[in-house]
Amino acid sequence: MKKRVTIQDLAKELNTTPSTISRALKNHPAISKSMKKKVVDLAKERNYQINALAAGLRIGKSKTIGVIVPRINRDFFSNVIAGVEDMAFENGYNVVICQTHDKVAKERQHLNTLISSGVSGILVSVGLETNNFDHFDEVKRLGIPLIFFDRVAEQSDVNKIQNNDKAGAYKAVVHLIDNGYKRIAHFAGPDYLNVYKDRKEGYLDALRDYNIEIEEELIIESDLKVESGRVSMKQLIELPNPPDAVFSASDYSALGALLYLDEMGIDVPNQIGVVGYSNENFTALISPSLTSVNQHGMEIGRYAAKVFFEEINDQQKSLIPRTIVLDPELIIRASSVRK
Amino acid sequence: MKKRVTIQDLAKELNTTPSTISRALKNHPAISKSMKKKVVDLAKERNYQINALAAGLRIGKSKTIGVIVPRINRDFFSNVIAGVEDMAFENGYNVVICQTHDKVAKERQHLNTLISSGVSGILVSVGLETNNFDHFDEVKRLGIPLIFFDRVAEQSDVNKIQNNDKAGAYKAVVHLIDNGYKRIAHFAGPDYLNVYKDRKEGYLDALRDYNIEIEEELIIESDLKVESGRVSMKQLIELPNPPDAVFSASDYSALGALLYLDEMGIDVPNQIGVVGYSNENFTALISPSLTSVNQHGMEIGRYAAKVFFEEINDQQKSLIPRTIVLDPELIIRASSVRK
DNA sequence: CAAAAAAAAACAAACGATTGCATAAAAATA
DNA sequence: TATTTTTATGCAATCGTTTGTTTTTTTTTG
Repeated sequence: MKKRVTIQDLAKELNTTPSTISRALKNHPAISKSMKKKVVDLAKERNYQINALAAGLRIGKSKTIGVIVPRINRDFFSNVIAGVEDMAFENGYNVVICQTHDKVAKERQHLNTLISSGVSGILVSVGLETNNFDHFDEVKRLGIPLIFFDRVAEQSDVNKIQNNDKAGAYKAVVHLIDNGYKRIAHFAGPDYLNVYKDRKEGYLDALRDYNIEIEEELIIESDLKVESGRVSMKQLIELPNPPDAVFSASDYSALGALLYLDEMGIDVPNQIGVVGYSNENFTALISPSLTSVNQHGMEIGRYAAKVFFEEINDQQKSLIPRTIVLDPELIIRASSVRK
Repeated sequence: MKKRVTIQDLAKELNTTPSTISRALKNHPAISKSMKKKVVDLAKERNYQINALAAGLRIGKSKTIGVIVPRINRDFFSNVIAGVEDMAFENGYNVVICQTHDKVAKERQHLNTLISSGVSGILVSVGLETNNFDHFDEVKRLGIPLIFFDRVAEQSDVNKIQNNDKAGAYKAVVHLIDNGYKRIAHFAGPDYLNVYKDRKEGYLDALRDYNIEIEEELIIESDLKVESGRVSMKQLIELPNPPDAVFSASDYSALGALLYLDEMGIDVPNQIGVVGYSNENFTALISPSLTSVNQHGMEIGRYAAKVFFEEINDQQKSLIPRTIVLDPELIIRASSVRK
């Protein structure tokens, strides 16, 4: 059990000073080629690892990006994280992943820890519970770049990377109409979350544009979990005049619908068409496979990281907060195309 | 944009010294009750956040546990992480999550970063590619507690938290036998990973114990992805004498098998029974639902963290490396019970 | 070849929290 | 009241890097 080798160990061994070692390792112009080579070689030989705590303390922050998401086991979020990791790696930064399980308290806690550990920036998708954004004030006050993605804060003076959920929903519903479905129901999420509000609006817009009557009884709000999808589907097919398609704001509730329809022996897509949202992995794996809306998680992550790097590279701090909106893509599968 | 408040700011304001502030905040016995109250109150008022970099540098490490997993979007791993997070939080530690995407290079990189950032311990499940464990030597040399879980290193002198994969596989196969299946195939993973080797052995043991002949042509090794499951299943049913059941070492390849069988119009479970492994979320959601083996990810995470805390609390460093083995549980669903 | 200019390396002071040791203040004892 | 003991606080060094400034060495130039 040996102590870790430091910059001073290397300095001693080469009869020079820590400052020279430090600069040599950073390829500083004031260091001669020959010295650089000696230093780099020795560092490799001794397996030198920079002490990030010391470096971070000195320069006031660490080369780290904090990412806060509701849960890491959703395909969308894990794709976002992968995107952030890519960009971070390219720029020599590390990523700290935090999950809140949709709890505000956890969100607060992670935020404090990230501040405390001197992250250079914070990317966050807020939890279902979060409807107050005071805890983000401290981050902004300290001048730490803050970027929201997907589920964003209702504040104007922050950077946001969003999906055009309205457009995604619109595409999905138009696709159903194009495939001959006439009465299209909607599984909606809580209205106070931007993503669900927008998806519902996209649905309504599509119906209006195609002169289809909007029927309130075909719009069911829930928590969009599998079980809710099942319950909602049951409710729908027991109507005197049931719908012939469902556009669900979540793949999970769409799955619930599929399971219920299967149990009832109702044929999907021929009797009822179903479209989900988020393009979770399982949508391609089930039978019938589920048409869904791909939100390009990876891209969102890359954009969020990109905005972060732009922020820190801007010396004048003159950047005004931006909102970037990405267009989602409809992935057509078996559940919505009549045979 | 204000500077963050430090311990010296607080000291100045209370006409005392940083050392007193530091001790007061840590509830050190040498500080008077009155002083503690003043300090704690002011710290709260000024929203003081400890500078983890400075503290970490001073004491030589940070109150952080690093967790390295192949991927965070697997239910098993995200459960493990949740378990670790629980225990860490209870003990005032933070968790840094790293994913390798099964690449050794990433494993190395994360390991270096964790060392560099002074984590107090490292919990790791190695990637599919990893068959050499040299990169962990440095961790041990530095005396950083290292705990392997699930996919563990073939070294004897490290802590390990494992599933009894052999027992899990045995249970699964016996369950198939009990349900009247006679010729049971196996989708195996690479032999150099302990988990897959053990699952195969459990399979073989069960066949032996029940006097069922082992047929090499019924054992197919692959990367256990969905597509491989499909291909392997095709291969099996094209045999002159195809099997009537499959025990897959992964839920994903089991799913591939189910999809192929569905396409072929072969009835599961009546014609062919299928059992998977890991109890991924989707196993309960597909039709027919997939019998699988639950590995208690949460518990594994908690145990791994527990072993870590025991390590750091042991002053004499007298602890000998331990191996903890948990018994997995068979979750019986539709895919393996004839109607 | 001496003086000036350029290049390379050394010096030293941070960054903020922690902690062993010294000291001051308060309390207890003689 | 003087002295010892206890309790509370202050002092100062330290962790390993970074970086502005100074010094030394080398190179260039008249």
